[in-house]
Amino acid sequence: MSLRLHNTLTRSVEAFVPSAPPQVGLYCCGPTVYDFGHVGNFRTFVFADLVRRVLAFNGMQVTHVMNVTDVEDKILRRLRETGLALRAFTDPYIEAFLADLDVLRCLRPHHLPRATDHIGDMIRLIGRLMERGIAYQAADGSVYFNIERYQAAERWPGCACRYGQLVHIDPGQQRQTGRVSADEYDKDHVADFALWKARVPEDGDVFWDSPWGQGRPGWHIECSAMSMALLGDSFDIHLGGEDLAFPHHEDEIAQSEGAGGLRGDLHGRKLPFVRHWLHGAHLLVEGRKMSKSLGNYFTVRDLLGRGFSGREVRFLLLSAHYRETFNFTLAGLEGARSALGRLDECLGKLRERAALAAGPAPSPSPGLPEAFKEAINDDLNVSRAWGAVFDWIREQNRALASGDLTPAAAAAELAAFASIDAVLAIAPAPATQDETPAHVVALAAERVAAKKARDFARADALRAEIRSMGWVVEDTPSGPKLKRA
RNA sequence: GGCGGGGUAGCCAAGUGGUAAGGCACGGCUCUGCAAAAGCUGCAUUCGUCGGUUCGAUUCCGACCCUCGCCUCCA
Repeated sequence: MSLRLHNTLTRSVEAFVPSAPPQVGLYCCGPTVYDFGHVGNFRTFVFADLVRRVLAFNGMQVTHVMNVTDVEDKILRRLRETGLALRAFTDPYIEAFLADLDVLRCLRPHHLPRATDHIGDMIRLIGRLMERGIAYQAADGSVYFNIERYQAAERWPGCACRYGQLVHIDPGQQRQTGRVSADEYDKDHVADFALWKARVPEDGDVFWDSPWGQGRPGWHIECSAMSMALLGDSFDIHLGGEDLAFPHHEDEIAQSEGAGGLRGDLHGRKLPFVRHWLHGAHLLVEGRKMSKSLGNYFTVRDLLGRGFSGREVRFLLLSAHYRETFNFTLAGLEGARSALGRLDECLGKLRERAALAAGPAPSPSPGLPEAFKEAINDDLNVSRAWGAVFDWIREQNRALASGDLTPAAAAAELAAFASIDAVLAIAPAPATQDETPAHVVALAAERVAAKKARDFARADALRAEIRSMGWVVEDTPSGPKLKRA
């Protein structure tokens, strides 16, 4: 089955075909670096990593771009509180973010553009919108996007110029929420959004020069400018959390298509800004929306501090479909540990068996990869994909237990697993090969002697002692086996 | 009010117009001195409720109940 993905634009699962195969441009809205990311943020980033790996699994060459929002209200507030300069404050959080990505085995994006490195592109884009008359400078000096003018702009062939194409919203029918009425902006219409925010004293020394005076960019413009700068005016996939669909992504479309792209040739070529939109659902923690007051707010580091591994967190985050709200729990992490233990046990036994194989590396056994691909290509049905993996584990264990598995067959199965692990990235870490300490080995040998002498009390005491040192002894037909507890 | 997700065993979670994957937990058996690991095996007559269509619905349609999210800067 070829790859099919849900597209928010059409609200349906469609075949995904790159505009210029095998190249695929993938843009993912990244972190705002004012704090450590939480599991909810990382659900989306692991989802992005999965998409990227699945594209590659299907033979595509992906250019993965993830922006880093490093200028924004919360950041500016923290700068005032800490007295730090912008980069001095944001750099450590960017480092922390990358470290967390590594821990969760996410491949690093090929490009991680920072908003503050692309102010020029943003100004250029805003300039085009001004030229076209769908942006205006208000009395407060800020520049806003004029949704009404944009909607009326069908004079540009190829531009849908329809606000609300992503979330099916009628801009005139928006409810006046508390957040809106509290707005003190000088906009013509409440739905208009800021492209450029005029400098105010609270911004300190965070400002840039522009044709509209000193100030800083609005939030949405950075993603429009950076994605088009790195992937072209029209690209294949844009992805983010479901909350970003509106207004963030809707506004990105309006800005990008309204401007005709960063180069300005989008309309002439009748291309959309983004062909395929993907949105990941949020997660609940222990059945509730994550909040600091409920005590269910976890950063990746919090979970590591509780003794869980990034691998376990990754497994749990990848256990449910990306478009479903997922209930992330500590009990779920314990379950992930058990499930991964079974995988490790099976892979370990297969490796022992495969080590006896001679000759060249065999080609992968086809069963698992076929079942896996069938599932994962169906709009990333990870649940079904895991079903295939665990069915495979049972088959291998059965073959191993019956002694039917030849070393060559074991090697072929390991190769099969490796091929799908290019997507899952869940294999145990390449054995940190910490040799079993000599004194533990000595105790195990002593236990063998005690067993031979049928002194089982002594044997059990030795097992307990080994256990207290962090090792587990398992008796196998070929003698005792020592494993990390 | 508008738009959009959900409600499947103790928990997590797939799925289909033809009689319910997988994981965790739990029980039995085999193996073992005992364990561990592994294997075998048991574990939803039932898929929120009520109607309708159908030979047949958890799956399609309608109504209702419950729940969650978005509606201006939150992944």
